[in-house]
Amino acid sequence: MARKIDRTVVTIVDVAAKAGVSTATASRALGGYGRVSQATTERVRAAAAELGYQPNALAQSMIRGTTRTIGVVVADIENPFFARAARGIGDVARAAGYEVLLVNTDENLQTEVKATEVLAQKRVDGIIIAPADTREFAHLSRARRAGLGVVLLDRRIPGFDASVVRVDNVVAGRTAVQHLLELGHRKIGLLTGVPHQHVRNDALRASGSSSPALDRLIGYYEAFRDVGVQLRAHYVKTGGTDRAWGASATHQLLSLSEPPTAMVASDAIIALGMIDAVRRAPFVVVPEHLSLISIDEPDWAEVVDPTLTVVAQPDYEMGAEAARILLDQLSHSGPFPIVDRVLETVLKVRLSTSSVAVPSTS
Amino acid sequence: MARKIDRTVVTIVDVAAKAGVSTATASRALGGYGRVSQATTERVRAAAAELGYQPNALAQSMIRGTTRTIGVVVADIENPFFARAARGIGDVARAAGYEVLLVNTDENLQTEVKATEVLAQKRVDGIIIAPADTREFAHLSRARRAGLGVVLLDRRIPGFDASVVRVDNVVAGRTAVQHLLELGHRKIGLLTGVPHQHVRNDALRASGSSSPALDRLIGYYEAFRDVGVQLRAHYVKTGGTDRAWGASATHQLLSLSEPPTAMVASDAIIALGMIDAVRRAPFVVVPEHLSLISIDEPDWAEVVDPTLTVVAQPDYEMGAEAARILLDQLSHSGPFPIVDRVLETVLKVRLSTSSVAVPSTS
DNA sequence: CTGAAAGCGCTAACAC
DNA sequence: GTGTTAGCGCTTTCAG
Repeated sequence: MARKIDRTVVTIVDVAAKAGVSTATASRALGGYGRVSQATTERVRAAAAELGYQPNALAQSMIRGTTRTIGVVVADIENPFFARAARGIGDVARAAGYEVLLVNTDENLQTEVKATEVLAQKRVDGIIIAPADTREFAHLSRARRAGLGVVLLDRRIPGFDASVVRVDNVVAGRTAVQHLLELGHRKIGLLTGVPHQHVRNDALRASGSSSPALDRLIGYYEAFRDVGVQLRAHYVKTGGTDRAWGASATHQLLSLSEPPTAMVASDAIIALGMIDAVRRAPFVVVPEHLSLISIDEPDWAEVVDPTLTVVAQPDYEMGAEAARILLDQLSHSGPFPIVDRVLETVLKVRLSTSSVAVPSTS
Repeated sequence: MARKIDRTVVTIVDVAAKAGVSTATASRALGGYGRVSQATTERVRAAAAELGYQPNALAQSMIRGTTRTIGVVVADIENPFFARAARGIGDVARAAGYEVLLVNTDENLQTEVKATEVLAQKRVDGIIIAPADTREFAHLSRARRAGLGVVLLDRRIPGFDASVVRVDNVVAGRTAVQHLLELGHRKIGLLTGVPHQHVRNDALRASGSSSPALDRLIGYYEAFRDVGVQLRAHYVKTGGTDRAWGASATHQLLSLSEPPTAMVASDAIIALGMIDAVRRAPFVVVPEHLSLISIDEPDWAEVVDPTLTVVAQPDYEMGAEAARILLDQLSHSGPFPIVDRVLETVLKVRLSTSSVAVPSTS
């Protein structure tokens, strides 16, 4: 009964031999297609089970021309937005019998290009990507030319026609600032996680470029314009994307001779840095002295003190929807309509925002 | 100059034809091995570039017998621990030229078994897995028999010899409780995210089973035993793993006629629920009335009020180390020594824990 | 230095 | 019903 363990991989040839049939019949029996007698089918299945046969998906894919795998390219899996979106993608994909190949790019274009290439070489059926730089998309065009489905997550790319799932970040930004303006704030600090190279001081929209952070920034401007108030440039901080940057930018704003009475963080990571800095600032009480609001809702929004007002986006659903669109596209072989799915953001007012204090004449 | 876009995938045959050589030569030129003349090499490379040739990694893998891909199986990518560990794995893997196939299992054994099978079929070279149930490992044995490298993350499996990267969770649990005991606490509520089926009321250790949550629970008991104090069973809550459960368990403890003066959450997710519930409880002030401590350090530990005392584990490094061990193992073809890498946890005392208050005789 | 040919594991015509 | 055979795209002996 004790048999030597053979570390050799068992192939369909072994199964066929053991069942006393040809590989073709074995394949049919295992795959449940074509006509195979009941008896043979059982014999083959038994042999496969006994040998612990695992079909080689690579070989199958070569023939079928599909890997039933989708590639997901995100900037940072530690960012709750991407983690939740990835989860949404994974759930939908797995339910449809697809696997997910996930790559982290650290917001680095080089890595992203490389990752896209590798995914194409691994012959994933399609990719869902939150592109790092919306002006560089040759790699995506190449991927699509190679026959891959491409769905954009969170960020559009002007000039690249692909389906996209996103929120209206202009609206998100405007919503955040409007809320503060309605509370009477005028000195509003804006922390925007847009990398330096993206920033154009004027004619933001005209630049043709676009990114969530940039769009949010545009939204901020619009909200000010709507009420006829001039946004003061020195209250706008751009150029970084991580927690430390959020903290230092916040610190700088608080050190101004006339510090802002409210601040907006353009994403949850920056919000973390912002709160870090505020906590460390002596005498600054939220929301009495300073109102805080974040775009995107981290899971800790309700455990900080005071609870954090946010403009929430449907992270999980965005991923899930992107996956649905991609899978849909893959199931129809021909050309497929491009969709621009814009999901809704929602302002959740909590305790970190309140009316601007009556200036005390201390 | 305008040429019709052919959506046909370009193969090495096309490249060879265009360069006027055989596929063998083309392959050598592209692969940079064997002897090929300078001129030919350049001609082939040019042809490849012009055609936008992307080698089919599936075909390559079939021959080479390696996919340069590792599979990662985690319970929940939204859990910061796994997100950071996955990031560590990804960084190390990518640096070594490997890709990462990530699967989420929702702590569900069925999904995990299925995922392992799929990864094996896709012929990943190895897998890193945080197993959901440490008593079920037939699927892992099968994977290994199929020639895959297997490295366990965070959880050992008694009876399954594989390398593992973990922390000593008994120590982690003991550290947390010791800290509270030293502060004078005796009524300590323990929230432990161990699924019901794992819980054995007595002889925890003797059960042979093991999981981070269970080990932490053992650590709690040991800390009590060390100081000769009896742990009161009704202060121990087990059975759930999510935020809502953490909140309701906390609520129950706080509703006792003699509520605990301190509480330990066995992971960051449960800690979130715990803080939720504490915030909602009227008259409970942290740390004056109630000290809080969490095992594992979420990124929001320093933005909650008061800042959260934790027993931190090196999440990212655990993933990175697991990847290193696996890659090491893969590079040596033969049998490889099993390693049990235990990384250190560290107590970070913040403001959520303090000495037990002198009981007021109100 | 280059080409012809075999074959990785599997499936899908096409026969019988 | 079942077997034979070709071939997916690539690499790699083996000849020349």
